[in-house]
Amino acid sequence: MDPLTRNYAGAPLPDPDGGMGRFDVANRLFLRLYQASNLLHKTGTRAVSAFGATTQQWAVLGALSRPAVHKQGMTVKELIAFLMVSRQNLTAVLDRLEGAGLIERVRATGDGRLRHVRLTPEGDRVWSDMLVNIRKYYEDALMGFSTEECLVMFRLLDRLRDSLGRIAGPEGE
Amino acid sequence: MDPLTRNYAGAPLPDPDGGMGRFDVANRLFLRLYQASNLLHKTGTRAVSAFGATTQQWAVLGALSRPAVHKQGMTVKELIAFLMVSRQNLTAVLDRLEGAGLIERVRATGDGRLRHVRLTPEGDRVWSDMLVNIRKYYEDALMGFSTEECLVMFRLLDRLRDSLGRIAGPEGE
DNA sequence: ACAGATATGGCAATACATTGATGGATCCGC
DNA sequence: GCGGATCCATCAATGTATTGCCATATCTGT
Repeated sequence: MDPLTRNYAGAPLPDPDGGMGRFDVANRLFLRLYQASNLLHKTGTRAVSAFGATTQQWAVLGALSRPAVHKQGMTVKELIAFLMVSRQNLTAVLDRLEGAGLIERVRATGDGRLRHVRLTPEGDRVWSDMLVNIRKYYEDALMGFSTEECLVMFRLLDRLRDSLGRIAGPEGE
Repeated sequence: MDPLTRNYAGAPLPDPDGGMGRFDVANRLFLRLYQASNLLHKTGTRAVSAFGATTQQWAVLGALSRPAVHKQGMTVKELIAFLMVSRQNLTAVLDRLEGAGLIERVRATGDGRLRHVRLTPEGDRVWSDMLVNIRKYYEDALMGFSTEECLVMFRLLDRLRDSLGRIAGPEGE
């Protein structure tokens, strides 16, 4: 263990046996989350940079490519709930994707307020190509992890996301 | 399981038994990482907003507050390696912290190129106050998690960070 | 002394991400 | 129909984050 990472908070260890206290564990956990997140965006954006895309745009395209929503598309509200970003931010990302011709915003027939966001044929094509890079990226990033370990990590992050979402407020608020 | 999250990639499941393939696990894992990271910044910044701080500034102050480096401070290079952010970005964060009077940049005596970044007395005081909010934040965020589970999550994220760091390149590159 | 490496800072461009406030279009209950 | 709620967009401000390039000061090896 790197001595620089010991006793991060400067607080005395509450455990006299030398083990890490809950605060220290939390501290390191959130630091790792911060680091991993930054690296995810950095390396992920590189992986799809050949398409002029970013990890966020990749997330949007991935959400829209799912067979359950591919035909109808998703409303902006649904995308916000799925990706958990602010409306103002998502609008900007959608503008860029629309400008690149990868998605289109279609007025819903039933409810005039809703806009269904969906992939264009061009978006379908680009997403298929991107998928090759993405699969390769997942392979590289998760090399050394068993599928079972990935599943454990997913479940833990899923719960953490729920917990943080509870703090953030039930809705976009 | 939300039907919207099934078959995220639109690829046929390689496992005929109905289990998730490795790609689908990876896909959900990275989506959760993305969501959790966004929520971390949103809720974390709220937690320390009373001090006009953000999660990134909190990370810098936390790094500098560790007893092992508290007196000497850390060089910019060390901070970059510790937080894993770009130099240009860190400079901007340090500028804001310096402007707020929480840190100072001191020329190293031995090597004139190095600048030791360290907390000012004011920075010490503010960090102590922030620590109250941060402890409360960790409690809320990790409610429902045992310390053992936090440790498992930390270890997995630690490995993932290493793996992503390997992709990003050995240094800031 | 001189060349190269290192450490930092500066400038610019682009994209994400939040908050806050405003406005317009549509739907629903009464 | 009318008022309130919902959905979407816009403008603005601030902060984070990347990349790329250039400048400056300092240290090190020859």
